[in-house]
Amino acid sequence: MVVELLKGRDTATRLRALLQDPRRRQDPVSAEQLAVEIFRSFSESLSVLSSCVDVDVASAQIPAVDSGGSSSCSGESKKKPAVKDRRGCYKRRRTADSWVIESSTMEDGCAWRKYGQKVILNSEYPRCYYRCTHKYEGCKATKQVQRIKENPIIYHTTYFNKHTCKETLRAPHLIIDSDPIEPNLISFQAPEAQDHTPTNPMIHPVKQESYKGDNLSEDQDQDQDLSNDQAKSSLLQDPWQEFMGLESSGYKPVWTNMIMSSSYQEEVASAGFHHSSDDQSAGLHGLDLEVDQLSDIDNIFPLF
DNA sequence: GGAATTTGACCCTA
DNA sequence: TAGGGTCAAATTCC
Repeated sequence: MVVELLKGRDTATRLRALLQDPRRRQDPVSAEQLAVEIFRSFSESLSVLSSCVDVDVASAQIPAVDSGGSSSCSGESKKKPAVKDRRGCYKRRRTADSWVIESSTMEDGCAWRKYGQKVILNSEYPRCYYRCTHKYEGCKATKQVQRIKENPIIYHTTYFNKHTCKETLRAPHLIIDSDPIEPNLISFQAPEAQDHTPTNPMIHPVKQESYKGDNLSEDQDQDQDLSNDQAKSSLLQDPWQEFMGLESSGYKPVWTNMIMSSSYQEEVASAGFHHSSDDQSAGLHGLDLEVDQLSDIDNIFPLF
């Protein structure tokens, strides 16, 4: 497994070099070939891993959904006996159709209706509950949004169920920070470039497109105006756009650190990758992602 | 007036 | 039994 991972890292380094240097676009080995090789390495590694250990990936890798800070689960559970441990620890069961995104905006291009808000224990900010506006047409998509105590500009959004409504599914605003490397993320960075710590604050300056403007403060709107320009400029020079065949018009998701799982990956992939262009050298950070479920790996790169 | 949001109450889960 | 998730009436917004 280690060998495969090292191969994958090496290939990722080559891919980054290729993307950073336009002169190398003529290289006989294409970016796509390299990406396929990376994918193969990770698939092989995960295959080895899953055959050797009993991995509860979903529960082991997802950070506390309650992002309001100290969780009563993690903190007090060690001190108190069994039954009381569960109190305050209730979490909706993670199903195959749930995934988590941390973003500087609540927007994701879909139409949601808020149906509830709750104060969450040990969380500074309330959790908001949204469902698809087409619920009564049978769409079961819902999401929960909560601001993070340590970094209130970040919205921790948990999605449940895919949209089944007819409304065109547009890719969400995947604001994935290009800097901090979460300990539970697979990073494509070369080791010498990994000078980050998990405690680095996440900065998410890029947002795109306004939709109906609901749930946004004036400050957020201003941020959005600024970010739209950034997003536009990034789209013009992003090698990922070329690589993934992203259309030059329309929706422009931007990736920073993201945690996602399940079938959502295919939606993301179908919309095309995009990473912040503020620093092209940030390279493949945009590929940082958490493998939430081993079985989902095939969905991450459905194009291959 | 219809759509969206708020919020207290109720239900479910651990 | 407490906390989280959802419902639905009341309220607000457009």
